[in-house]
Amino acid sequence: MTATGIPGDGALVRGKRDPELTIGSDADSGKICPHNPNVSCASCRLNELCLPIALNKSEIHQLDEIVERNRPLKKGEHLYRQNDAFKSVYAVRSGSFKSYVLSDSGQGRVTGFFLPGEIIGMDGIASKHYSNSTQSLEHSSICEIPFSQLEKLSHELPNLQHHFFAIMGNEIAKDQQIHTLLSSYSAEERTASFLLGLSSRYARVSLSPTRFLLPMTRSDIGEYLGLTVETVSRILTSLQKKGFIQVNNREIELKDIDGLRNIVASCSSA
Amino acid sequence: MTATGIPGDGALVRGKRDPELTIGSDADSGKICPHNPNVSCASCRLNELCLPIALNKSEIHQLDEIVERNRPLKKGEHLYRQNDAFKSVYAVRSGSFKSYVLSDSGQGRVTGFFLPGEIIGMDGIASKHYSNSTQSLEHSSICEIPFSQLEKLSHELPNLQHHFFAIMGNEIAKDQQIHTLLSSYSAEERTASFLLGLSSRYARVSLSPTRFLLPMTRSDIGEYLGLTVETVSRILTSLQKKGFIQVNNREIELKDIDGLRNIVASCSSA
DNA sequence: ACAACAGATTAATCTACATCAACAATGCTG
DNA sequence: CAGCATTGTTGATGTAGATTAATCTGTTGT
Repeated sequence: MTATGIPGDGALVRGKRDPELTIGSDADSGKICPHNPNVSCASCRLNELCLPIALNKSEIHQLDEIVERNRPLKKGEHLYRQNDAFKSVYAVRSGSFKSYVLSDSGQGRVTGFFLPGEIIGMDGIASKHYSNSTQSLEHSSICEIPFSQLEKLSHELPNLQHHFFAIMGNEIAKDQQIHTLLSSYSAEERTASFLLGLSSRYARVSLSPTRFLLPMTRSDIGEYLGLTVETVSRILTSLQKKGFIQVNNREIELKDIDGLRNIVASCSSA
Repeated sequence: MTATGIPGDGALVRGKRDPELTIGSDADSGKICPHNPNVSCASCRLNELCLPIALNKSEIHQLDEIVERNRPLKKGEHLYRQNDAFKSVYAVRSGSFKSYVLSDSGQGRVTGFFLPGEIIGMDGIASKHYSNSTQSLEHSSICEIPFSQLEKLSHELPNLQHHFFAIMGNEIAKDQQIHTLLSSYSAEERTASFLLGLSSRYARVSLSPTRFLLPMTRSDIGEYLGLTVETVSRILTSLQKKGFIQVNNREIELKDIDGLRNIVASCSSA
């Protein structure tokens, strides 16, 4: 009764997926494989929103020189682990990642999710050690940018310095929004806000803002939002019953974005 | 029954305060007024932990050139308000500040506290607008660093660029710790962690890590930690009853730091 | 195709903290 | 220093979401 049939339903979930719903986690069409390690920044589809933004051609070329395009990571592989020596920041090229810390009990708390075009690892810059572990949520590929070289290049290219300050500033502003979210939003408000956040991040990489696959489990979402799995599940079902969204396992459709915005905006007003 | 008499009690609370407890909010001794706008970075008591760290003499001199030392702020004055155009970051010279955002209802949520030697305003770097309002909690003084000039100077001084990356990275790491705190700690764990955090920040500026005045209200603490005033008050009383701390209004004494650490460390283990 | 398992849902009960309410202490202000 | 506003404490009650537990669904490996 929860799972209402959507046309093309099964095909989306098993086997090869609707190409619009995922960022090429299976390179079924042999043409441009998004995991291809030989894409330069200049030709990368994400260069309008990743590090190269605001750089001119020759600058992008210099950046290209220091970027290491490693082999793709399988689902569940670690990019780095908590307390590893900090060496690089990473740009997601395809797929998705989660960062988490482990409590003494071994139970994890998720601190962030990363989608294509986003930068991972800046938490290690100050202490020279990563303060969390980061793991891929699906088959993913990554650009590694050794930080010492990024610093050196930033020194030579004011545009890059400016942009990297902006990227870090953005991370700080985003973290503070989450602080507010966690300290004052209800479970429903948190969940609505989370979905809207994903929506606009998917839109940024030219994917549908209203229809996407969640790369993470309910449990991941719960740990991230400070809720239990059960609550996340209940809230999703309830948002569906109210007609705001359509849920089918990992597949999400936002049917009333303004309605969701209202849920978030109404936080403790009155 | 809550307020146990501490020797020198009243004197601490009203009139001029124990010089060790506060960072010279009243320059009773005319010698070196901490609010004095004529202190250069080179002679500033905080230069080992503020922006000048890792700079050599001539570099500090160059930094000095761009720092604006404004008049001191009275208690409650705003440094900037949410949505103001971003122009500068600020270093706290004396006193303390809080950042907060307003919900639609007009009710605020505190996003951060700032003590001497700490940098304020980095949340505005990316969007070019401050994402929160920041207000002094007591008579305070500030160094204003126009960001465009800081960027230009960072470009010339690799040490400064490196250090500012580190300052921003530190802010990111700190914000993620708070994420974990808010998403999984109990009220008592949050409060203990908050007190320990203040303690080490006071230690950083050579003040007592075991005995200090809270510059903020219980309500500020509650908004910051995602708790109500009542809960904060109750937890403080209960920590006192258990012998971990001694509370007298804004005056706090940590009597069992290891005990407090245990409270925090024990988070959801077992 | 089937076993085995991780992930997701749903329901019943419990509890940490919020909410509501009254009051006490503190500190400004004229 | 009298009076009012702000801040802090304490107690009684309510509730959002945790906990516990059972069941269901989808995926993986053989």
